[in-house]
Amino acid sequence: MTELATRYNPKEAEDKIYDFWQKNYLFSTKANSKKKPFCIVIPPPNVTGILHMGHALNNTLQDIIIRYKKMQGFESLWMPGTDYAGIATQNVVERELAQEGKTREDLGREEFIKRLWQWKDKYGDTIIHQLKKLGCACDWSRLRFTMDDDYSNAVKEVFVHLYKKGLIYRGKYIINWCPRCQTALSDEEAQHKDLKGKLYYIKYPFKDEPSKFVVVATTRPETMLGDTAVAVSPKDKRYKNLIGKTLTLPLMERPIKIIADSTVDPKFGTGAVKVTPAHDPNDFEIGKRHKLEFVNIMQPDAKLNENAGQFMGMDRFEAREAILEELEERNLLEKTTDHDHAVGHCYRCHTIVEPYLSKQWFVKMKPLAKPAIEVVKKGEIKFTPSRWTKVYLNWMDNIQDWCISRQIWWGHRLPVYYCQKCSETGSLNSKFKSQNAKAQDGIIVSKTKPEKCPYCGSTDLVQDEDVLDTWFSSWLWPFAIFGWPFSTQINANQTQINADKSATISVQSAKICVQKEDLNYFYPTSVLITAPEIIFFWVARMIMAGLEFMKEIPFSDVYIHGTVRDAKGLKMSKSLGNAIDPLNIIEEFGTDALRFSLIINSGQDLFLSKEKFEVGRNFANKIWNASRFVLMNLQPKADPPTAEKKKVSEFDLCQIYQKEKLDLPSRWILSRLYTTIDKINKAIDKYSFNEAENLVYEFFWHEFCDWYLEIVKDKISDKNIQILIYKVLEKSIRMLHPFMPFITEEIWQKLAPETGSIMNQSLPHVQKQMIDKKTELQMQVIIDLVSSLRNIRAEWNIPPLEKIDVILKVTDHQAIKLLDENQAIIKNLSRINNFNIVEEIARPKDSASAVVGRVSFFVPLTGLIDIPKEKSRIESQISQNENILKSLNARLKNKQFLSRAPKEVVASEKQKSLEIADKIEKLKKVIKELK
RNA sequence: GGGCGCUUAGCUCAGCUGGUUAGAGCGUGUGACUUACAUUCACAAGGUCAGGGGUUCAAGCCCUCUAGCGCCCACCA
Repeated sequence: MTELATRYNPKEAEDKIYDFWQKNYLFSTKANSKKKPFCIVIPPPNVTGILHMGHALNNTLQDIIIRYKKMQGFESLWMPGTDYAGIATQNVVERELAQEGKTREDLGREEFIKRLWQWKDKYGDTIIHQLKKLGCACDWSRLRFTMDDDYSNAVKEVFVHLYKKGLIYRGKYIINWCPRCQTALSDEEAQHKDLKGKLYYIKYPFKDEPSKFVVVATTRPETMLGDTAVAVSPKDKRYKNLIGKTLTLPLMERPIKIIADSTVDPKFGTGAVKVTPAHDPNDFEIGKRHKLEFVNIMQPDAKLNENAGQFMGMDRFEAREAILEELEERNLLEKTTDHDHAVGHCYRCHTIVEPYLSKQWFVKMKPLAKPAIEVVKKGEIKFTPSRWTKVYLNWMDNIQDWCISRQIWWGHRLPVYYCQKCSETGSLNSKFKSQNAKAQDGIIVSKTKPEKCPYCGSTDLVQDEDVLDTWFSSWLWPFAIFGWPFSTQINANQTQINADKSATISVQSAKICVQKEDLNYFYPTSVLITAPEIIFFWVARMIMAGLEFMKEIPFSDVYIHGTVRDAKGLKMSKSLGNAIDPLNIIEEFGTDALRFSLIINSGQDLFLSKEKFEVGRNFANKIWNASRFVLMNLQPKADPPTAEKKKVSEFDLCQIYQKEKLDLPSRWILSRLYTTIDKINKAIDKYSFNEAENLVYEFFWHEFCDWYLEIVKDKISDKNIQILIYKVLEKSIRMLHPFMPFITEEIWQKLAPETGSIMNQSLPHVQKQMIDKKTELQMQVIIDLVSSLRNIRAEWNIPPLEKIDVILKVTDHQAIKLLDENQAIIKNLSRINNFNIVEEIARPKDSASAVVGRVSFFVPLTGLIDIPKEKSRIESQISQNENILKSLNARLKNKQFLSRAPKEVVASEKQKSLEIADKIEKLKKVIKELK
């Protein structure tokens, strides 16, 4: 067994192990009536994605649960996939084109889409390879893409369904427009950031009396070119008499009226607001109420259009400066003040978004939100940590309609067709119109292109140019991945099938059967694990879609993990340049080290620096070396195994525990092992992963390695000891597997190669009969005594190799027995020569003393003891203990405490008080004898 | 403007229904080739749990106020 290197080398092991898992189909799952299902759907990374720390955290958490549940006997499916990520991917490919000096318009829609697919085929699974590096136990045979044919079918189905239900409509509204991406965005896709801006006070002269004017305050002076009114509060006395008067809009010289609207806040600015109905959502509403003109002054690229007069052709910010200059020149700019305000930015390219009036498609959200609120309120879906429940409910209660159309090319095209003839003539089947209030002239919503217009019979039909918001496909993820709605295309074509087709169709039908079975078996899924910023984009919408289309929640648990930040607390991101690349950490420290370190730092937001990954690396190395030690000692060289001799792995631990008289440390390590396993299970079940890792770390390193292995070193040839170290190691490795999959598999192959992969093993089962608190207390006495002896060595500079004597003074018979039985262990661990237990003795001259529990002990150190130092050492212990005793006794004298505190608490306080008093007495005796 | 989180050792954080003497890792100091592991081992130092007030027999934990830091949401131009 000495072929094991002294250090664990993750680089050699990891890829080999991952291949081994894949070749043995260890990630594959199927609907299995004999097992209970457990399912997680991956938050599909963008095809443009490159593994960052956020992914590493998110996917490690999922992998831990997936592996844990598999080892618990569940049919544990982790459903993988990627997202086509409309805007993000289109941007990447457009940048690539720009390098060639081309635009997407140069290519044309069809060529451009072709180019995108090529890009996707080439780079789209980068992230998948990286997830494999991370060890993810996804069932890769089920890999999905949100633009697969089946998936597209689901998207169309959903659009048509919602349209028919009256929940999708088209309309002209103010939406968030990204001038760089040149598309509409949803409210969620416009991220608000506080910017230091200015508030400009501009004079609007009266038409009849140009020397007088009303001053309006605005942060966006360029929009004034589109003003069609000035609004004041009807309650504002300052302006009461001016309502209805006409002003001249400066620069445009357009007459505009002063109107009264209750939404105006008299306390802000001057109390008079310029109204730009085409460029501000608030003003849009005012404009509708007062039937104002909607003047659009911008092109889609945010350059001013022909409605902007002399400023036409200027960029919006350029125009702002020019307008301010012009106003200043004309003495119409009263003043400028500093003003912080939130400005929306495109979540894909960070350009400032423009509120823009345009015709878009929307989903009416309130009816969908209602049941989704209910299921969370009823606890059918639980958030962990629970505080996210409030965040979710608050957003859902105030949900706004969802703008779903995007003016880009990469995505699911709207299944909407316009009849050119109907929209021309406006003629429409009146019967249909009355049936569907949302029906608009010439609009046909259909999964496939209709041959002719159902209203007028025209064949002049064109499909809507827009594509859908990426999240309009993502929200179907938990069921669309299983093939829902199981396309009925086959039936439609049934009449014309020939022999060839029937063969393909039977294959297809078989596929559909399996998919249906899978959906039935795995849906609703078990838990969704994601980041907080995704709650609105995705989690909330999946809940709504699940309830609407499956009539069932998509998952019962949502675990929200923290955000990964750098050591200074800034969010890690490529653009900030503060990111630690997980692949570099894997390269340098190993995947298990990355995973372990990430999780032990999780719980809240993670503040990471490179050094933090050393914990995991060191722990992996510890596991490696402990295993190495156990393996090296399993078969003593002098006693080679023979055919009839059982291997250690074949013994039954329960039997040994019952039949053989195991020594205290062995009973102790078993009790600790099962106590720890029990606690780890409970921690994982409540998603306290950092706690679980702390438990396994503490047990394995400090209890198993530091104490148990050290204790058994000198009796390693004992068969029972060999069985025990093997069994404890083997169980620890199984318990560790979900957290550190690679190293545990590597070790497993050396511990029990005949059993196959560790992935097929069960978790260690908690043996309650071996958990024994009394044993743990007894062992604690031994541990404390050894620690105390080591302390004396350190205090008096006794070289570690030098053997010392110890005299233990103890009257309690059980304690005498305990110390006597375990004296070999104590002697060995503390390098003791003579070990004497006596019932009565005065402090020997020139000795160091200490008290542990009820035991006083002395270490004779001729010529080394400095009496004043020893005295002050013991006195400080006395005073420490006296402080404790004081507060204990104060409590015990308090009648309120005695009468109101629970009996057990009072009893244990009394017990403690006695013990401390006894200890003080013993220490005082030592002091007395020191003189 | 609303909502949420954080403040515990030099640093990063545990401390889950209130019950002894508040823990860990890193860092620091001292000592050690004692070795399965120096990515190691042993020992030690280091904290009036952000501050005030309250509830309780008992508060790091519950309530309340204050301060600092951070995050999210919101159409005050």
